[in-house]
Amino acid sequence: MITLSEENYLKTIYHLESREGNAVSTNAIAEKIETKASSVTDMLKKLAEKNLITYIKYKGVNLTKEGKLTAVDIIRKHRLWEVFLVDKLNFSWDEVHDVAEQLEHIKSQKLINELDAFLKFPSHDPHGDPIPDKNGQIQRTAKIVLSMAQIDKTYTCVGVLDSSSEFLKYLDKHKIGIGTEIEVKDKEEFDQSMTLKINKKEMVMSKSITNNIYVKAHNEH
Amino acid sequence: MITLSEENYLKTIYHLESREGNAVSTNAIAEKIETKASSVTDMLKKLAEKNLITYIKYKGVNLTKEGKLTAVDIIRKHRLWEVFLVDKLNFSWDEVHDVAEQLEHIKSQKLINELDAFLKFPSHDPHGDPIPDKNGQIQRTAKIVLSMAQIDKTYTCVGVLDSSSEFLKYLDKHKIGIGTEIEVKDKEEFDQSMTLKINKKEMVMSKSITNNIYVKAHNEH
DNA sequence: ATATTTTTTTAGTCTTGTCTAAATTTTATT
DNA sequence: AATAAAATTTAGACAAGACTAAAAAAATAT
Repeated sequence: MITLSEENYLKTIYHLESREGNAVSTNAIAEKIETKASSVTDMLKKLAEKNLITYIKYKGVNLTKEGKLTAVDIIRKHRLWEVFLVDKLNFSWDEVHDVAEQLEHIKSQKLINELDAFLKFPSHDPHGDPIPDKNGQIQRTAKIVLSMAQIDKTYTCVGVLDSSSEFLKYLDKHKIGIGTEIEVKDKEEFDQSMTLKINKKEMVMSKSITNNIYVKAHNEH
Repeated sequence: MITLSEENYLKTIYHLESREGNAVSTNAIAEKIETKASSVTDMLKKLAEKNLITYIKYKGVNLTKEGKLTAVDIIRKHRLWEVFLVDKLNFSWDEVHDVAEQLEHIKSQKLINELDAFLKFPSHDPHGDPIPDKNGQIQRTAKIVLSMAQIDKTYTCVGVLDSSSEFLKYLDKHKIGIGTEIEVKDKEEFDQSMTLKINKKEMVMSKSITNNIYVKAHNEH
């Protein structure tokens, strides 16, 4: 049996590992989980004992195959619950995290697979992150700058390049944030400005703006 | 902050209190929660400290107003989740309990109120038990024997009077259990036998059978 | 009314997950 | 290469929630 704390550690290690590439440090984990390094060390010993991570003293950790599977399963649950909250219960994308953080620990295979079906097997959560499938496969979609997007495809905003307050104010004014869907309607050859459908309204953006917004393509299912 | 264990104790005390009427004994709680009496005593001290119960050594416990509200809120969550699992995720009424037991501890007012709305404010869970409203009000519907039921109303089976294995076998054969919906189509004046619609099929039951099945009327909302 | 049984509480221990303070190893600096 | 700084681990302690064994109170039986 795997405890709630253990699940949180595995999830955190997974995220750090995929960001950093190499072994994850004790301090990095401590910071994410908001705990002390000594507590992390204790937990790492436990996880290593259970063969969920490979842990070399002073050298950091990596997930084993089993640990990775467990972590991905938690992430799958988290993201499916986020879709449920936004699509069915009128949560906005910035309200879902804390609740999904609790729901992701509910143990029931049937529950999560039925939820998946009920939501029509969504490929991405409200923030644009991909949802692992039943077997832990993740459909990785590289993020691109909006200016590179193709006409008639739909994207999800996943971040910004320019984070000056002027730019953020612009985004705010047009109600664009992480998770906002952007449909590319047209692209002007002359100045590369784009006609986009955002929040059910059409608008035009110049290249200086589309160059500063990261998006992920929607994967058709 | 109220812990998961504390919530389970409150819920258990609530159920025992409403069944027994008077103060709830340490042993009764221990049996329900499947723990030792000494562990219960420890917890009772904690709950009394938090003003959730009134506890007199050797004399048993009762919930305070605050404790009752907390317990009812947990029961509300439990029953709403049960409805969700059965109505939306294809769970059968006997599969829901363990999962609902986990889901009832998720903390988010918005979550549970939105879920309530999403499910169209159900008045009863799949077992026929009433769902407390947002303010903790419970619509108590007295159970009656099926033989007393009215024509053209729908009921939910909530229990049996005769629990001999012959009788249970009869119920099993016709797929009748706790939670099964029973619609009264007709009642014969002569022998009091009833024509019922159960599991989408019509059938006739003699008074010796309808006299031994407890049902609750469905409340119109 | 007293003795016996049952129920409940107390005392002390254990596990999980956390902490602080001190010790050790690694990394960075001169 | 030696030393200072940073990162990590160890040692010892604590709170929550559980347990066992023993003591105390209440209920029951004689």
